Amino acid sequence: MARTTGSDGERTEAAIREAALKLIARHGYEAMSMRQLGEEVGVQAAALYRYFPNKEELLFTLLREHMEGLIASWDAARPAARDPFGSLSAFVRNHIGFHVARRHSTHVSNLELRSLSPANLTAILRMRNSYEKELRQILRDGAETGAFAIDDVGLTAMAIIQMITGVIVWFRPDERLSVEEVAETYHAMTMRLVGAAEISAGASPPARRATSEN
Amino acid sequence: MARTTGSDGERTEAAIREAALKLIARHGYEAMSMRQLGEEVGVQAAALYRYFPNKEELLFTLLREHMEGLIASWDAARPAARDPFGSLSAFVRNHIGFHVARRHSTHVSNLELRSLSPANLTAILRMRNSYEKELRQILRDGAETGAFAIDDVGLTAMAIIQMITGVIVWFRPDERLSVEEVAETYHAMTMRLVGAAEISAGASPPARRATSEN
DNA sequence: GAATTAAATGAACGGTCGTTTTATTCTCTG
DNA sequence: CAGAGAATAAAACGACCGTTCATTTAATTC
Repeated sequence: MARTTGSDGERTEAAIREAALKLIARHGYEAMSMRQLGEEVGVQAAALYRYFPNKEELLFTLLREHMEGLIASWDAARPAARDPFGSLSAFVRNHIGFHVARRHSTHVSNLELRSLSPANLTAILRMRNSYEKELRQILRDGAETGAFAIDDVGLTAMAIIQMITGVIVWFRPDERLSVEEVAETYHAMTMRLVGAAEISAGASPPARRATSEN
Repeated sequence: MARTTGSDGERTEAAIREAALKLIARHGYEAMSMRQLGEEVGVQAAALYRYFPNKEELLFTLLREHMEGLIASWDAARPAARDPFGSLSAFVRNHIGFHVARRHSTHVSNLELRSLSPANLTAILRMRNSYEKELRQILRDGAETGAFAIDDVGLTAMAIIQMITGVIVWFRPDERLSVEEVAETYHAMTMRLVGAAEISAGASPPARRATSEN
């Protein structure tokens, strides 16, 4: 046999990306073989090389598109006004929403950077840094205007990123909480973490469930 | 040749563990070959099988000992008094100190669980859960006594764990900040995150430092 | 409907993998 | 100082790896 009936390059390429994300997220990049990937797609391993020159370039494409999507998502969600509270609020919600919606590529992005060649790694880290810079700028604005009380902008940014990215480690969409509820709780935690002034216009107040005063 | 002069089983076994942690942390479990590990130790690959029955059992041993060490470390650091503030404080500092001191095994523990067989994975997750349960209990105590203001104990515990474990992703001991300074800042962030009452005995105040550059 | 292009096959390549087997050398015990 | 057993080397095992190649078939074009 050779070309199969109904075969379509675009559809196959999309299927390869999706299957690769799933397999790499589950078993890891090194543990996924090209034969295994081919089987998941429903194609011989050799056919994969019509779409990607080699295995690492496939990984790089997946990582690059994840980062491009993340940056584009933030560009769309970023508020027009330069308000630290509103900006941080939007950042946290967008970050959690994006990553929960793309669990597979998020896992790959978090775990498989070490499998990239130095050149490709640099390219990804550059994108990641430009994204994280957005958060640092928000925090710096908030610290300067007095909206936030922050010890160290760099450390706080890393802490927030780790915290809100960590959602995907345990979150399952079909369980106790919806994405919105989780995002809401994480939003409240973030605001307390940065020492945000309690009352701020346009932001939903943290829903205190346990005992509290203030 | 065969047995080399000065060879010693115990020393070789320790060298294998250390080398394996280093190589797995850097390249990943799947990417590390037994020949590569042997070379790092200064031994033929076949000699490794005197100490570990196979590759996965080696990984499992490393993970198990990491978790045992973490739990033992917390047992030693846990305050006698049932004080939420003091307990949380000790938990954060111990967690960061332990993980920074063992970067390699921490990386392995965070990234390589997926390479374990189901039975071994269950054993590790059981240990991890019992450790995290300690934090949840502290948070629950604090919420009940009014020391903390917490929306959701489970979510807050995960957020804190992710945040303080994330230190090892970026922390380098020879740079700007010492472990103690980092732990201090993370401690302050954690306390704000859980809505700890502002004034509490025995807690050092957060050291305000100028905001860092991008 | 023939020619061309796109898509995929199946076999094969040289290597490397984890692991086993066998043989040898060294250290330790009595 | 002889013997036992621990520690290692060296070679080999079959399986699988990423990748290439010539070929075949399906879809498209003229």
